[in-house]
Amino acid sequence: MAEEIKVILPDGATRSLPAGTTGGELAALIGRRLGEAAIAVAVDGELWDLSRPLFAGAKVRIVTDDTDEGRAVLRHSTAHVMAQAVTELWPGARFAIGPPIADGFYYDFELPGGASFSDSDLERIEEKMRQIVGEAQPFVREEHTAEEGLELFSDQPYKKEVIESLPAGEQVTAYRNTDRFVDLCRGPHVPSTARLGHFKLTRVAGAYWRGDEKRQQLQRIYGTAWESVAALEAHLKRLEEAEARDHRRLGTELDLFSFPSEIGSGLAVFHPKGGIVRLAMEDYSRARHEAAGYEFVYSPHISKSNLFETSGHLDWFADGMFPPMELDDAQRYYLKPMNCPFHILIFKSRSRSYRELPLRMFEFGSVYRYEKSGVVHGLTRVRGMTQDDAHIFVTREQMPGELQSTLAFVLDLLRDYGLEEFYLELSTRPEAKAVGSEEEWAEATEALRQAALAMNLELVLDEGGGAFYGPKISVQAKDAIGRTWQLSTLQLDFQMPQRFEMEYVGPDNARHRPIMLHRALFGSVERFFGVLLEHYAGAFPTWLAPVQASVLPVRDDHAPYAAEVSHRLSAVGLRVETLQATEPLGGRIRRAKLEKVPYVLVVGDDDVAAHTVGVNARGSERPERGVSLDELVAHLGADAAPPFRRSRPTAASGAQ
RNA sequence: GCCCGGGUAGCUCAACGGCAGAGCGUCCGCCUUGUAAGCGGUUGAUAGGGGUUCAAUUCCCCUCCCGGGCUCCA
Repeated sequence: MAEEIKVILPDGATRSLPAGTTGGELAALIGRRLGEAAIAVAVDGELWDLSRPLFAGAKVRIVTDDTDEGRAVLRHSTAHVMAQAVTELWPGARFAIGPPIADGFYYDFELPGGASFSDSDLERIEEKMRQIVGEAQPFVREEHTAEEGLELFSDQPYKKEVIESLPAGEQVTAYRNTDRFVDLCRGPHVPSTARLGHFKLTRVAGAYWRGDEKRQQLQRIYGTAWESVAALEAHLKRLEEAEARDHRRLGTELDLFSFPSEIGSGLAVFHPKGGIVRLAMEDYSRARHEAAGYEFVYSPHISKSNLFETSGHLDWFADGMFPPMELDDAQRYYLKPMNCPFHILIFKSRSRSYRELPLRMFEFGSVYRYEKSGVVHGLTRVRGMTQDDAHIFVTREQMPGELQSTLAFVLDLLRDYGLEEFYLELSTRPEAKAVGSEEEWAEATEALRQAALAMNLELVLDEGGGAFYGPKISVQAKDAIGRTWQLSTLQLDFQMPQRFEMEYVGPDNARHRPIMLHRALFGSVERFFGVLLEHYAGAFPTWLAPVQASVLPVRDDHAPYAAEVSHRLSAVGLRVETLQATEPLGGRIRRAKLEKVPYVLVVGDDDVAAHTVGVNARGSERPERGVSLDELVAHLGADAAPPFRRSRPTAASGAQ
């Protein structure tokens, strides 16, 4: 009789097995299908290869290939196969790291003679990979001492560096695929390359060794890999969908905005259709801010250098600023990267009483930032943008309440723009560098935490992630296809009030320093515009849509009635266009639909006679004939109203 | 900034180193139309600069602009 061991399964049951039984064998014993789907085994929470023998008392969980954990294993193994393919195609290639990432994997290489990959190489590499998969090479785990590892990878400097960075005395592991390829790796891996095959190499890129731009730049290849053809295809489909709602593409298709190269990188112009959307966005924001007790200020785009010396921007933000303009008297002027110093000067324009606080100054402020040329991206990363910026000056006692009401206001407003799902991130004191006392930080961080908790949302801690001048909360929003965007930030600032020696007179008739809160909801109007455009895939809700209704007379002689319909709708505030009968109805409907107009209204003989309209609403299956004009005007008038007039009788319940 | 790829008409895309083309759009006619493409015509482009060549959209260099990426750490 062979010796027996007992292992514990996830449901708490124990199972007796012959000593030496591996995770893979256990999976097959539990069930044939589980045995086939198994890709690794979690032993006491640690992922193991299926081929490793289990030990007595182990808590064992079989990991299948259709889970995130399982896919990470097969992606990691696919990365090894890619590395083998590359080393066979480019003898002497050095390889660095090749981890699984969300939806795929990458591997970094340094090719002999400083060569680099081009897109056309991907096909060759894929072909080689398929060959390796076809060979059903086993992944064999080996354990070595660090010294043996250094010897084994003597011609692989990146691997050696990894080994040298490990704690002294630690064992290293390697995985061998036949005698042609061995890679330093923690594992685990699939038992054989035959388990792989549903992959696609997606792009080549440069990447710095260990992400450090001072170090060697390597050649990175990204790929994706899945447990089945169906899963791979579903993934590629999702990518297509995301591409179809890319705001840069929709911006061109819907004639909303563009980036004329004559102007410069990262500098957008909004066309009339985009302009009206933006106007609607901004008007609503203004109305809500006004109702919430904000005051409106305006400030110029440029300033003498001394302002940014006082604010500290030239010390810690100079890299993000455009170079200065030199004037005749050797005075230097800068484009402003932030609005705060200007608002502070408004605060300081006269003495302030505690009775004026909280003082909330709002501005759609244009700022300019010198983003590195490689990072500008559509509307989401630009060099010139408009922040929906406000600075709130409060007493220390007012801070907790103001934070909470501001956060409530922010979330309420974002919901009005149609975003539904959020989580919050709290960034705390960076240990290395921070101004202000420990007590100040603790108090402010706690106030932020309490405000966040009051929102009943998931709160993620970003330990040490705050700026040196204060902690912050950022609002992360999920869009219609599940992507998260960092939007609003609420930032406390201990630095500026000090640097500018801001003061107010308290009830004790003594001078006190106010606390300053920076906050933006959209982040920038441009970026938020892009986020909403992607969120709605171009189909803005009626109140934001550039054209809210298109009126289509069937024949020329219906034009007078079409004009009446148009006038009635305009009178209740709708943006209406009329497509005259210069081409057949089908073509005009198609054009209006492609422009994602919420209501396409067709009027013909029946409608003229009965004072009705044919309504083809966006998203509905069938058009509705014979809707009375009065009814239509009432319905569309309500649908086109901004959210707070519609659903919020106590409009601005936000900040008190 | 750095690596890879790219820039042809308003848009989407063609064109061995040898006359730069199509569809959509624009504009003009005709058609007079009931729920996602009527017909005909018209207009319109090689990002900018330099080089190689008898000849450059095509090959080389520079500038500008765009796209992907630049630690989810063996």
